[in-house]
Amino acid sequence: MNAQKRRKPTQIDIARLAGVSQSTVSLVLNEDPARSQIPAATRQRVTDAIRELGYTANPAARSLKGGRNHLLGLYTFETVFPLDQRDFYYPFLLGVEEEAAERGYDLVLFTSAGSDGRSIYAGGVNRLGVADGCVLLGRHIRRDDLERLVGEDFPVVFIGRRGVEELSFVAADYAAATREVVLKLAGLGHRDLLYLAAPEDSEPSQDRAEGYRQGLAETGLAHDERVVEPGEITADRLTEWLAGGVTAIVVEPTEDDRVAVALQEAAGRARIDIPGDLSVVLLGDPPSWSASPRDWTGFSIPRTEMARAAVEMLIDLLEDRPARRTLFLPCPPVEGDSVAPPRATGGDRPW
Amino acid sequence: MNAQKRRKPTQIDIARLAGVSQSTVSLVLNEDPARSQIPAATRQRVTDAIRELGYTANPAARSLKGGRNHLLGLYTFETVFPLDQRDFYYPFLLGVEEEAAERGYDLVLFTSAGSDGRSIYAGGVNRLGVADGCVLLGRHIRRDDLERLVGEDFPVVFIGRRGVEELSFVAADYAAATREVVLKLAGLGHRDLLYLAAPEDSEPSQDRAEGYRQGLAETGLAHDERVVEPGEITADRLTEWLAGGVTAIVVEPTEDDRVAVALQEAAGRARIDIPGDLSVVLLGDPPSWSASPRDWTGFSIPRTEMARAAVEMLIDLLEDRPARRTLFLPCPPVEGDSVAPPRATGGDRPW
DNA sequence: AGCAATTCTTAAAACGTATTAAGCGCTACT
DNA sequence: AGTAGCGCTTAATACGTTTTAAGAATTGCT
Repeated sequence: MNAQKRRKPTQIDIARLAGVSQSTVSLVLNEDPARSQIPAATRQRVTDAIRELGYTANPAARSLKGGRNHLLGLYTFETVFPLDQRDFYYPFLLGVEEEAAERGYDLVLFTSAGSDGRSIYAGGVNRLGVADGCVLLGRHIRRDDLERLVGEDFPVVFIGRRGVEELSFVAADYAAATREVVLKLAGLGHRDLLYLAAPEDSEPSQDRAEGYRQGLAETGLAHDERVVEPGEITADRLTEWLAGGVTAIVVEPTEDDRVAVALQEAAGRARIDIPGDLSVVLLGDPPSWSASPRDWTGFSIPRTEMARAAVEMLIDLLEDRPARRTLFLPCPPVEGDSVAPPRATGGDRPW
Repeated sequence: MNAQKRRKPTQIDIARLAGVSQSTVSLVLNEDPARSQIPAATRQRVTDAIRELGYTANPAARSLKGGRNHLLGLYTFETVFPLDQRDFYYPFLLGVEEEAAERGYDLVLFTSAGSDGRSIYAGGVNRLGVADGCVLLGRHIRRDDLERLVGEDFPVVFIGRRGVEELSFVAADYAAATREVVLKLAGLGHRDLLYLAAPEDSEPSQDRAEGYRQGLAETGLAHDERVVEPGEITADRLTEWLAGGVTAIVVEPTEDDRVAVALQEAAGRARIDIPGDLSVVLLGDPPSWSASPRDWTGFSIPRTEMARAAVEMLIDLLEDRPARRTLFLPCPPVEGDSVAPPRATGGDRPW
C-alpha cells in the first residue's frame, strides 16, 4: 500500500525498542548460545523486538566487518552460458554450484566484460576483487591476465591445467589416461598406432601427447604422429594408412567433434570397418549433442568433479587450510564399441 | 612463495602510495569524468597507484554506504543448474546473463541455500542484500518469502507472473496466446473443444484458462474443461470424447511433456489420426529433449526475452528510472502439424 | 561494613567507502 | 593591499555491524 521507501530496521532500532544498547542486540544475535553472557530476560526482550520490527541483519555491514563476504567468483573467458557449448560448460557450472552451495558460499558470475574482449582488468581495475576468491575457466584464456592475477596473489584456481607459474589448478589427468589407452591397445595386440592431434597447441593437447609418448616408450610400439585438419581425413588417406600397417588410431577430440565425425565418414566410404579393420580411440568424450551414433571407446573427462575439486581447493586456500595447489583427477575409461584386436594377429603376443 | 595472508589494498593504501588523501582516491573513482574537479596529474598518480596495488573497491563497504555495487542477484527457488531441467532454465539464464553483461552488471547466484529448504531468509537474514536487486525465478516458490521481500521493499523482479501483491514481474502473455489459439480453431471450423489442464493450479495455468474462457466467450463455442492426469488419457476415453463431438483438444504442457506424449500414444492406439480426426494444440513448447517426434501446433514461450526484460526492469528500478512494474510478453505462435479443419465441415462457416 | 569476585551491560573502535563542508593557496579584481 | 573568487584537496562523518575492553551493578565473603 504505502509505497514510501521505508528504511530497514537496524540493530539500533531494536535496541531502542528493547531498552538496551546496540551492542547487546548484536551479542544476542551472535553469541554462542551454549555459554551465554546474557540473561534470559534480556534476550527475550531483544528477540521480541526483533520479531516485532521484522529486523534482518544487513549483510554488507556484516561482511565489511568480517573481511570475508562468502562470495566466490566464477570467471569464464568466454560467455558463461553459451548456447552452442552448453554441454561443455554445464557440467562445470553444475560442479561449481554444488560445491559452493555445500560450503555455504554464494557465486558471483563476472559477466560485465563486454567491450574489452573479456579482460579481467577492465579499466585497470581487477573486477574479481568483489569475491573472496575466484574459479577460472575457459578455453581461450588471456595469459597476461592470468599472470597478473597470480602476481597480485589474488586467490584463484583454474579448472584445467594452464602453464602459468604459481597458478593453482585442478585438471584432468590426460597423460595418465592416454598412457592407459596405449597400454590397452598394445595388450590387445596392436603394434602400429597413428596419433591424430588437433592443430591447436593447448596444455591438454600437450598432456595427451606426453601420455602417448610414455605409453609408446613403455610398450616399444611403432607410431606415427601427425597434426590433422578434419578436411584432410579422406577415404584414400585412411586406406593408405592401413596399408602402411596401422591397426589403431588414437584421436584427440575437438570442441565440435569434427575429427571423429570425419573419420567415421571416411571409414564408411573406404569400406573400412570399425573396429573390425581399424580400432579407434577418442581421448575424451564427444559432446552429447554429437550427431555421431558411434559409441567411441576412450575415456571421459570428469568435469563436474574437477569443478567441485577446484572450489574445494579455493575455499581451503581462503580459509587458511593447508591445500595442495595442483591436482590431477583420473579420467574414467569408456568402454565403447570402436576397439577390437587387430585382424592379422590372434590377439595376444603373437611372437 | 610467500603464503602470508595479504590484506586486500584499500583506498587508504592507494592514498598513501599516491601521496593524497583517501577522499581524493574516492573522488577519482567516482567523479563524473565530464566536469572533473581533479587535475590530470593527480588523477594519474592515483590511477597508477591503483594499478600498481591491484586495488578493487570493496563491494560491502560500497553498498553499506548506500552506493550501488553493480551486482544483480539471481535467485532460483530450485537449484540453479539442474541437470534434468536445463532446457527449462537455460534460456532464462542466457537472457539474464546477456542483459546484465550489456548493462555492466555482474551476477550473484545465491546457491548457499543448504539446509533450510532454499529459503531467502537464512537465519532470519535476507541473504539477497549483497546485491543491489534481484531477479527471481522458479516453479515452486515460497510465497511467504516473496511477501516478506516485497514488504521490505527490496528491489525484485520475478520472471513469470506470481500473484503476490506489489510484486514486479515479467511474464509470458499466456492469456492472449491461448485466446488466439481458440480464435484460430474456431476460424478453422471447430465447434466443440476440449481443454486438458494440468492438475496444478499455478498462475500460468490460471492465465491460460482465462484466455481460453475469453476465446470461447468471443466465439460462442461449446467446450469441456477438465483436469487430467496423464494416466487417465486412454484410447477409450479419447474415442468417447470424439464420439461426443469434440474435434479439437487444447492441452496445457507440463514440465515433462507427459500429457502430450500420453495423448499421442492413446491416439495411436485408438487409430485416431492427428490432425485428420482430431486437432491438438499445445499451450507452450515442449522441452527440446522431448521424445515426441510430433511437431505440435501451439505457441512458444519467449524465455530469453522474458529474462532480458526482467533484468532491464530491475535495473530501471535500481537506477530510479521510471519503469512499469508488470509486463506481459507475447508468445510467438508455432505452426506445427497437429491442427487441421475438422473432418465433418468443409472448413469455413458452414451455416 | 568493606572489599573482591562475579554478572551483566555498554562505550568505543574498527571495517572501507561516499559525500559534504571546510580549508588551503592562488589569482584577479577593486 | 585587501578581498572575493576559484581550483584543488582534505578532514570529518555516516553507513550497520562485530568485538573488546572497561564500566556498572550485583553478589558473596570475611
